[in-house]
Amino acid sequence: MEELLKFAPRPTGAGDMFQMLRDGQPRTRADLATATGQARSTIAARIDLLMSAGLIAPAGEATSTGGRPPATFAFNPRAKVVLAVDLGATHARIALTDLASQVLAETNAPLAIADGPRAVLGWVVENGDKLLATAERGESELAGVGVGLPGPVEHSTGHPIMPPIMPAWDDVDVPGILRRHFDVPVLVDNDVNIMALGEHRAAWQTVDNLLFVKVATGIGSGIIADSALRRGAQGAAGDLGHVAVAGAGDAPCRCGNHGCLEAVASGQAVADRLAAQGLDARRSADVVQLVRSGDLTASAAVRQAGRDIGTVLAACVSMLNPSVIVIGGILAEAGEHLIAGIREVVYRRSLPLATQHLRIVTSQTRGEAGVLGASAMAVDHVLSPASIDALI
Amino acid sequence: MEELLKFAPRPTGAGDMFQMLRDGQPRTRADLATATGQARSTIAARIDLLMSAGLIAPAGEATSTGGRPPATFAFNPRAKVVLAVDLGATHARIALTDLASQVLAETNAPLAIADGPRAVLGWVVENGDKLLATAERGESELAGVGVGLPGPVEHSTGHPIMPPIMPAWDDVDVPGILRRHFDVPVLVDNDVNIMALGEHRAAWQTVDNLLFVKVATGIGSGIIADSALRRGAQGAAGDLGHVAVAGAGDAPCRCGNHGCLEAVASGQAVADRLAAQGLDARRSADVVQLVRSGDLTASAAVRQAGRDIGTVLAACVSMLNPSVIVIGGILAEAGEHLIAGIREVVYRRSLPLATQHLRIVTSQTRGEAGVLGASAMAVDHVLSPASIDALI
DNA sequence: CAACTTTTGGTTGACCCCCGTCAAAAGTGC
DNA sequence: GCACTTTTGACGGGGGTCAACCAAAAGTTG
Repeated sequence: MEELLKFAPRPTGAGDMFQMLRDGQPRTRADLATATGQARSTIAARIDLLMSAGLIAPAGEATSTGGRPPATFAFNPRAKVVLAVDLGATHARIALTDLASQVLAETNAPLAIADGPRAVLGWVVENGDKLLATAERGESELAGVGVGLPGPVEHSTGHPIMPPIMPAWDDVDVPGILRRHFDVPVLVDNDVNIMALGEHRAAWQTVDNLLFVKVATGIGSGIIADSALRRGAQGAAGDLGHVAVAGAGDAPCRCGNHGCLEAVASGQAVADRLAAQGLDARRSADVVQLVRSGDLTASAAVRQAGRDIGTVLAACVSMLNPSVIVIGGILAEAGEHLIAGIREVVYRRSLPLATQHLRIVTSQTRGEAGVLGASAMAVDHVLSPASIDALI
Repeated sequence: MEELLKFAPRPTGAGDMFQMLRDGQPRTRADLATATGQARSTIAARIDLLMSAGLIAPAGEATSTGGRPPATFAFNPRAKVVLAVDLGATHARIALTDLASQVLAETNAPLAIADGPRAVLGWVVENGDKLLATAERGESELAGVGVGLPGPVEHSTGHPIMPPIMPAWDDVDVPGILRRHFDVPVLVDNDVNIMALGEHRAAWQTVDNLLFVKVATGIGSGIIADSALRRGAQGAAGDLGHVAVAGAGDAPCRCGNHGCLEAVASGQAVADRLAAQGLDARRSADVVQLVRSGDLTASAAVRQAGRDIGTVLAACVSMLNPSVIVIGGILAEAGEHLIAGIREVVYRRSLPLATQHLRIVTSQTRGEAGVLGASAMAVDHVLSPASIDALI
């Protein structure tokens, strides 16, 4: 089958070559020529173009292999900046990052999403400007904005659709509003989706199939299949929270159904159960506190939540066959109890072919998955081959 | 965000233009020029190229809009043929189709996959040649071969991996073997995956997210997300059969676990249950027969199987958020009982956002989804932009 | 029915991009 | 210091694309 593809004369712009350099590693002209199949002279021209745009920079000379040592070039992530916004139900985080998603400045504050688009996006604009100022970057250096919202979002338009916990945001033109102030591309997605993206970009770039599970007040997941986020028909894919759990009672859920995973194993559900046993646990954070202080009842409850989540994840493993499952959200910070419960069930319930190379790990981004993902989403758009070619 | 993309100078080959014509509709040169943004002279040159390759043909004149009536051109599916092979556990089907997946000649016969690659692929070669002869097509007209196998397949290499019901096929180089005789690209995939592809191409081309579920002796599914098959890390995605069913007992399953969907709701499981009640049902086909003959016990059992499948599908709807679920396999041919049971549970268990536009339908390909998908898989490869450009 | 309008179809020359080649530059090894 | 290796930038040729022009075909209008 490859004989047909061997010499396909498909012209590639400078943007395609640039993608190879996105990883930050320095490369010589010869490296790029052999990798892209194009002539060295063509590569040289593209290098000049990208250099003058500031997107790449000389990275010294490589060691000689007997002749003149080649000059190397590497991606210059400091050429531009993007704003990464992670809006939760009651908390907002906004970061200014470079094009490698390195955080340059950051703010976070309690902020109720229920205050509505006007107030919240106003806060975003205000603090975005502040971050640009503290990082001493002009508005002309801003290349894009990425936003995560706690509800379903139609990614192509950036409009939330029927979001349960933020009804005032239904069908609001978030990109349009933000573009009134920041005249750059604005990308919007579900908060769990951007966390999946962040974790993937930050720690699992070489893995093509990843499932990110957030266990906090609620439970949700983001699906990366064949290296891209999969959002489903209405942007509602990955909704783990309202899957029924086999053999875990039928606790009523806020969605109106019974026996949903979220009603059984979310941080809130665990807290409620512990509170009923007389412990001082009102929210997810209290559960984490109790576990960390060595409370055995709390540890056992978290482990049981892990088992319940594992029951649902076992089904997801069979369906999606990921290489990695990343467990994030506040409840994942309560030691190894949650993930132990998850592993226990998943490895028992799933078929060998699906589990033999499956890793189940905790988030490695320490709560920054959201902003990292929002940043990555914006950067991906801004540095896409088409955008680069248009930018010259 | 579109301002950056507006005039992206991304050169496109003849193959890209050709993709627009794949739908079979006739188009004028002007249509193609405005659609691709290229000059009419460029389009004219490409038309000539594709015409001389036989891939497109004149399709008469369109009606004049006041001036000279334009000539139209349309995809010529008869330019080449592909072999589509659908191998089941005990049955094989092989078809010769044109580039629009129209069947030109077809053979099917009982054939045990367990006889091993040598015997089975020998049969494929032999009957492939026969079909070419009956359709009066030379070997030079064969453009590709698509094969579906009843087990997990690493699609990139075409090698089955750890297939439970065909152990002799593990890591066999199926494309290599077939290419020894047919010197054309050979694409291989799981049988349920190609059924999903076939159903998508034949009936749901405009839908981006589709889940195809096969209910026969076993239960499996194929996932189409963002318009492409998603196979997971080991090609094992879509394995519905061994998901645990909430609240449906814990019947032992051949996979070694308990309570798997396949052990509860597959055609075999239903047959076994009916047999235990004294009915003459040894295989899935017998169940269908009983239902068609009006047996109420059998109907009820099929409907209950539908409910059990629905329980698992509800979770899949939450995770994948498809627009369409297609139910295929022999048990779907037993009237509306199966799908009624499925609908009953899915629409009750899933969230409104995911179900408001969800359609659950039976297969519209009358058992031909497999060969149609195998054909589509091969055609997609052969007519990809890169392949077309290479072919000139 | 003839002239005009409209639209398509084909051709040509200019331009741009990409590729090969070549000589100069910069190091290495003897 | 010299021969050899490798990289680098420059130059000319070739292929493809575009814009423009002209011719042809059909419909419109008087």
